Amino acid sequence: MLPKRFPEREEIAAVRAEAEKAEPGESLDDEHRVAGRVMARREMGKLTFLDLVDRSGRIQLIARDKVDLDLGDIVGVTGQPGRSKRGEPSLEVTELELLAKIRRPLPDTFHGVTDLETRYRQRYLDLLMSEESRALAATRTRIVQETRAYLDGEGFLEVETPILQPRYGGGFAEPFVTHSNELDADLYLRIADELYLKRLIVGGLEKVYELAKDFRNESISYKHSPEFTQVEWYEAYADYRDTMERTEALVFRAAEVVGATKVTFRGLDIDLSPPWQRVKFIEALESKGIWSRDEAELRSKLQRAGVDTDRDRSWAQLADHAYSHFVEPELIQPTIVHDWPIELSPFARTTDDDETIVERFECVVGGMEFANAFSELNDAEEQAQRFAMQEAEREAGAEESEPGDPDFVEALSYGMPPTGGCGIGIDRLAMVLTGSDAIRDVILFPALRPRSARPGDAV
RNA sequence: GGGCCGUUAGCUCAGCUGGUAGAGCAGGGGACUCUUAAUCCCAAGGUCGCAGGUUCGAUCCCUGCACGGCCCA
Repeated sequence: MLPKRFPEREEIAAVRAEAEKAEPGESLDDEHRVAGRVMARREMGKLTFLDLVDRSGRIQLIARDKVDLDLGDIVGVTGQPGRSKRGEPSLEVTELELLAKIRRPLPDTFHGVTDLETRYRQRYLDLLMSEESRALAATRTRIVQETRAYLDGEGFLEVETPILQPRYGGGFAEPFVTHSNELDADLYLRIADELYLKRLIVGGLEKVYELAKDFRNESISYKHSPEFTQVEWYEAYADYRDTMERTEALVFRAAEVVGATKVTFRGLDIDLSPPWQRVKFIEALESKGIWSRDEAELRSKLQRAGVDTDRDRSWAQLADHAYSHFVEPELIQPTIVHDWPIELSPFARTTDDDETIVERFECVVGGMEFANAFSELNDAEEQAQRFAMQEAEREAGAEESEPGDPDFVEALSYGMPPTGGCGIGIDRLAMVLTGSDAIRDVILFPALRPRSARPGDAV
């Protein structure tokens, strides 16, 4: 039976650093133990050169005894660091133990796995073949860590709220539906954390966040995944202007930590340094010549611009269509689009000087929204009216409009302090910070259609 | 939902005007005591995505389907 542990293991990168201290052809006396996967083998008579890879790096092994190994085997090695005669940092093997046997051939070790479908469906193959893929996964982890570290450091409490919800809400999206046998009730997988987190603000937790998955039962695209990770935070006694600064600070800090304050995303050069440019929603549409408060007029402007408006059933849908078609795609540098129409924003407070406009902003970069924030509506009666407004939208054919939530209105009726809240799509942030063109590249196991079994597949 | 492209050995890819499939790597056997995409020799490896159609004959042409990618809605 193969060993169940390999103690006193050091990272390959550390042992490699030791080996670099030696002169070519020299081996140091001290012994080190490393473990990993054999990714190359070069046999030269009785000498065997192996490349051993772990998460930290790669090192050449020099074995003087015959080794009975296949590429891809996982081994533990004891040996002396040194350099080969050609100067390659190496570990001169004194003992080599097989720890796990590969039972299928490794993919082409030079080209790796290039087939995208294989890389998504068998991510372990992509990872074990590609240092870049492992680095990408690690970078995403650091972005998540840094997001938490920032909010923790600012005094936020990380909380967990229900994923299975009797009502869904907090965004415009189709939910997944599931069923609880015990409760004998259909439940929705949450589309957002918003309404529960604000209940916690009512409850006096003051500064809370949740970094977890939401689920939206709709299209899949380069920027849409049916399950995606979002961080939402809510901060009592702050408004959307405070929240803008916080958003810039959080994103910039994460960018700094992963060395990505200036990035290339979808072929675009982007600088994430704050402050980001700010533009009002209405002014952005006006500059494209497609703003109107009149439904018929807005529709005709869109149609004249070549947009098919047949499926837009209300002014709100037309305005959203205009924004997403003409404004969002052209915002390349990070941009805060603020002061939105009330019809599109059921949870944001109105501005001081215009009750048809609300204190909301979205952040856009590379033509893609990645954050959405408000001065949170905290008046229960007004919230009820907003839900009613959404209900009217729904009756006009907007299936994704807010379904309303009387329990949430009741919570607000106990009084919620003025609050700024924001949600950032972590996957999209990771796309930008890692220069990944597609969301499935920053999700380890992206959603794909089930594949029927093929001959030769594992049973 | 629509358009275009792709699917050939475990992996990476060739495959001419339609004549019955090839290489490199990996895996098997052998040579080689400083290689690093090591090299050299030998043998083996195929449901050409699936199902129909056209044809004397289909990896190739046609239709449908599946999965993936890109673009559009």
